[in-house]
Amino acid sequence: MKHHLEHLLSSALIGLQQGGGLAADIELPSHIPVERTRDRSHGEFASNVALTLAKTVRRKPRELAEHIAAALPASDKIAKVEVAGPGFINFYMTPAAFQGVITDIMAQGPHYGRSTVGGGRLVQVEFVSANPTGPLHVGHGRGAAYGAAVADLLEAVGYKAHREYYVNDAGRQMDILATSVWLRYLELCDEAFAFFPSNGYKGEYVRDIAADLRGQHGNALHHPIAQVMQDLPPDEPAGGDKEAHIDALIARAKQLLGAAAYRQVFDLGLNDILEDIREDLREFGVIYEEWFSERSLFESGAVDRAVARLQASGHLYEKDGALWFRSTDYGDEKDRVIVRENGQKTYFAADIAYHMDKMERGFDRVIDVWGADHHGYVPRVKAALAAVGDDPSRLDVLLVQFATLYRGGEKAQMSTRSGEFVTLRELRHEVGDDAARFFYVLRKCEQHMDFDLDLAKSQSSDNPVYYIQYAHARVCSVMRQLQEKGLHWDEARGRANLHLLTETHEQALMLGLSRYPEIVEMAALNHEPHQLAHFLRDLANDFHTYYNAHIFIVDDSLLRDARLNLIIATRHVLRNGLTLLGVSAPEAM
RNA sequence: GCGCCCGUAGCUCAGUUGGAUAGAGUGUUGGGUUCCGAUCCCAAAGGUCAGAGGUUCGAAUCCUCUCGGGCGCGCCA
Repeated sequence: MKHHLEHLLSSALIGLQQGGGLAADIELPSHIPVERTRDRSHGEFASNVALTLAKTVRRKPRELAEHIAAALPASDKIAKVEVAGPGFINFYMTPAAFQGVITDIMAQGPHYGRSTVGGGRLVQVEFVSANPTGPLHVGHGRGAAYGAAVADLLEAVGYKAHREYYVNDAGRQMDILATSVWLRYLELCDEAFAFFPSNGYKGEYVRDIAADLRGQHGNALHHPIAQVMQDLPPDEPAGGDKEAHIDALIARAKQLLGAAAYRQVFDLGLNDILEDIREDLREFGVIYEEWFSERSLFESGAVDRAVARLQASGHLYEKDGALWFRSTDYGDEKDRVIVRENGQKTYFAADIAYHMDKMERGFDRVIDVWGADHHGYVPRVKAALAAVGDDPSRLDVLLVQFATLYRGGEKAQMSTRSGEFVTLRELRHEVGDDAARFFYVLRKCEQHMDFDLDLAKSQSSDNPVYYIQYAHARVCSVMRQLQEKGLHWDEARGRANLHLLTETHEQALMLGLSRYPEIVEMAALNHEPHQLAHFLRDLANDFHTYYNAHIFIVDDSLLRDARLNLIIATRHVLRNGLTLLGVSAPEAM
């Protein structure tokens, strides 16, 4: 309907130009803006072309608007055109124009709202990508729900989405995990140590992995604790440096176990945790096309090639024994180390290789969903792409702020330092997957959000998820009651009598339904699933108020069938929208 | 100290990319309703869009500064 009006306006302008009513030499805007009105007293749609064009053609906006309105081709969808305010052109649509929406929805069903504006272009969406050093926590949950919704939305508007999880299976943090696992394993072998490394991973899950390790290897990996700790630099509680202590401990583990056995410990920890994360996300309805290994970038030589490309571009230099990338050439705050003094490549080096690989894989667009705490990292990644001649504007980095959990009006978040953070799994079990998915995307991503656990759990209309799902279930319930009364719904007869839907509530509901494709497109292109979430709540509200104002199962079979068409169409849209957000649409609650 | 994000009704948040009288939910107050399924409907009150300048026909939206909050500023990942 919106596109219809844009088309009419466009031909009106061309007509004016050809008829001499408008200077022929001015350039018409390529896209004529038509907007939904905020207020029904302004009609259903409005355009401000006259205002935006007034300056270039040096005419009064209102006068220009009158001319354009007069030049509009006739349309059976328009009841009235009005020039109002400073020069808006307001469109009042005929009831028939909105009734047609119902027919469209019934014909398209699950496809209603989908479009092809993406043109089949390839978009990669990388999200979560948490280090496999422990279970996902509630912060990762928001990235998961958000990234999944963005990818699904993009697919709905015709992109081909490639969902990817970057697995940081190389690097120091993983060594710390492997060493932590081994130490817990030694405990299971009846070794006792004075205190666990302050920089080690202390979560309970590390003991589980250690038990797994012992189950597979028995005592084969056992070494006396005295030997492990011999001559190590002291840990922080003992007055030393915790970083130096843990690094020495890692080196000792590698030395005592040997490369092969160490790798076994390392991989067991990695695989156990990764399997847990996979399972967690799958239960959350988040699935990936690809799990991309950081380690594979080293093994395939991709990191070396990335360094070589930067080298060839002339943006690397040596200082203090390390190899630096002059990222300041591309707007970064400071230059960054690529290869450390000890010869090890930094995480950044691997990430450059990873992003070069993304570009080489031929994605039209690349989206990274990161926690907001990584925002300082954006300029250096873009700098690296620019340095080797890739186009950094192909990469969008979407930053997701953390969520603060509230329970009983109090913050429910525990410190991450102690390892006693709230896991995503705990959250899912507490409030349910549907509520978690929905609440996470209810706010725009760069907004800090308060996650009210009590509200998410409540089975009342105060809870937006419940409210929306209930609207869906309520339609199903009406259909069940129809059957109980021995009646049946004749869709064709309903379609033929849509003109009977003249009530204010019915008009409002149809207006809402007609907005859905626009909402999906906007939410997708702007990466804003919250737009869809809010729309669904409004639509559910329109439906519930309709339900409360009118009986659907009336004696007049023509009106009854028309109304049933309307509510079934509503059910389609509710289901389609909820599905895009990863929320179920139950038939009964 | 520097950089990024944020600041909208008592609370939680929208605001269609610069448009018309700034909205929704919740909470408060008053009235009505209890009928397919957990109620729902109507009304009122509630705002210096953090503050101050600027850009223009027009600013919550764009620019500058100030205040307040979050995050970041490793040869960690």
